[in-house]
Amino acid sequence: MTVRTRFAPSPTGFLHIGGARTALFSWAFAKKHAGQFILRIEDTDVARSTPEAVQAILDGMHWLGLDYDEGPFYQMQRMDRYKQVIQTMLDAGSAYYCYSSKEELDALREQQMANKQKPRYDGKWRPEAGKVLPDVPQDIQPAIRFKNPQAGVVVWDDLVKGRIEIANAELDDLIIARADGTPTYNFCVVVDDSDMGITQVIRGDDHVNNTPRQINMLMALAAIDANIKVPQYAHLSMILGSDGQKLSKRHGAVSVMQYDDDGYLPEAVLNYLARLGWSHGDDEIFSMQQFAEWFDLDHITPSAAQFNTEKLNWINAHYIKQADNAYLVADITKRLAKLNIAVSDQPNLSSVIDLYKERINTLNELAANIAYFYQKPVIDEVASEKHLTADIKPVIASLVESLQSIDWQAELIHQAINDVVTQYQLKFPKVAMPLRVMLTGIAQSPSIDQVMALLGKDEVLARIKSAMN
RNA sequence: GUCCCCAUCGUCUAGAGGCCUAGGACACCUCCCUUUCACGGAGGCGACCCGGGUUCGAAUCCCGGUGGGGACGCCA
Repeated sequence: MTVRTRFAPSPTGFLHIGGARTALFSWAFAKKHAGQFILRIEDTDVARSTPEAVQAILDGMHWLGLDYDEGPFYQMQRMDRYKQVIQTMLDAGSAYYCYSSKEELDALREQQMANKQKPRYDGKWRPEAGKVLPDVPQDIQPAIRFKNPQAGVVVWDDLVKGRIEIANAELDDLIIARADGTPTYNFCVVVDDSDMGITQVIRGDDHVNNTPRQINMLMALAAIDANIKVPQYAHLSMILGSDGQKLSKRHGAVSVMQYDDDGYLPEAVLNYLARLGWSHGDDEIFSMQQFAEWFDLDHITPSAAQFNTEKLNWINAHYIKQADNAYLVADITKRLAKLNIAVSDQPNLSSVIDLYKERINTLNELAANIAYFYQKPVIDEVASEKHLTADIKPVIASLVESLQSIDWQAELIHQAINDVVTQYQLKFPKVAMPLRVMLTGIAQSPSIDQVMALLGKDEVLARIKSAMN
């Protein structure tokens, strides 16, 4: 049987890091088994679903390069199918109309909570042999409930967590269609996973409690239609924020696109996410192709993982070092533009990037660090006070003299500095540091002769002149 | 409250009863490289939640506790 997995987000917000990992693992599982990965948009909550969110999810998937073989399917476009299935369930007696009003249900729930009981539907409208149902109220549009078995247990072998067993007595009759006729999540999932031939449902941990209900519905459906099969389930634990707290909109949950804005490479985010809750021995850095070959559900940790920006930074730094300069040039040009800095031909951007790409963690850092090549630096006061001392100015003046007449190459610049250093009986940094401050604005930079070579003679002399005054 | 899940260095993890004196990675510290800061290289610090049991032998299996998390919607 061909493996078919799916990622099924609800379009009520952006694609966040947890969703991205779920998608990644589903994707990898399908790739590993030469199967298909399907994208399904679960938009039955009409009030909260938005086209913007759909787009945001699509953008996130695209940025990460998580390509899908089928879809996106939209549940709202499958209404006829859901209604058809509901009708068969109604006909078969595995679903029934419930006329309890929302107010009535709310009151019931409140009372149960007050009594320290698990809130659940009381089965008022559940048909039972020999039971007399209340009179149907005329002013209430009924919802439709699934008639969940009351005895026995639901058991499944979770591919991540192992055997899970939940008693039917813990479950109540869930609503599968609202009063307005729209079907609800748990029901649509069941129909879709079945219709789409999903073999492994890989999803977040928060769905564990939905699973027995879904299995029960699938079994009820299977009794009507022999083609219906129960998929396997794999529940992924959640990703916690760096403080160990649950990620929420208020609390650290950001769109994967934010990582793009913040200067992370998609391959770095992917590699980081792959290692969060999954492992392949001691391997830390690997390509997505490698990941797809290695991926298995057996090596997924069942416990929650805490997000760690330092490690993401380290991985990102690695991928920046590996990155192709043509790509970096295009990317950094855009990032500099956002800082209102136009890249000119003069210091060649690719050369500038070569000077810096091994020293930084993010693309934003890279852009910020090289900004001084394309605009006058702002001189850091602390650095200036420390290094631009009065006694060094004659030395710099003397250096300027010799710089004026040399061929503008790093080695010759280095030689010129060395000569001045010798002449004044100083140490190299004594001259290099003030130069750094005058040319870059700060006290840290790559080797100063290389910086000067790239900056160009005119610009170097102009900056020194301006800083000397 | 009820049900479900989880538990190895600060963090991500390796670990399928003896290969464990618990390995790797990030972070941190030290040293080396050095023209400052990084990069890189070499070292170091640092963990099996607790208590019982099973066994010749437990990080690994079982039970209990504790702690953390999740679910309990006409949300998904």
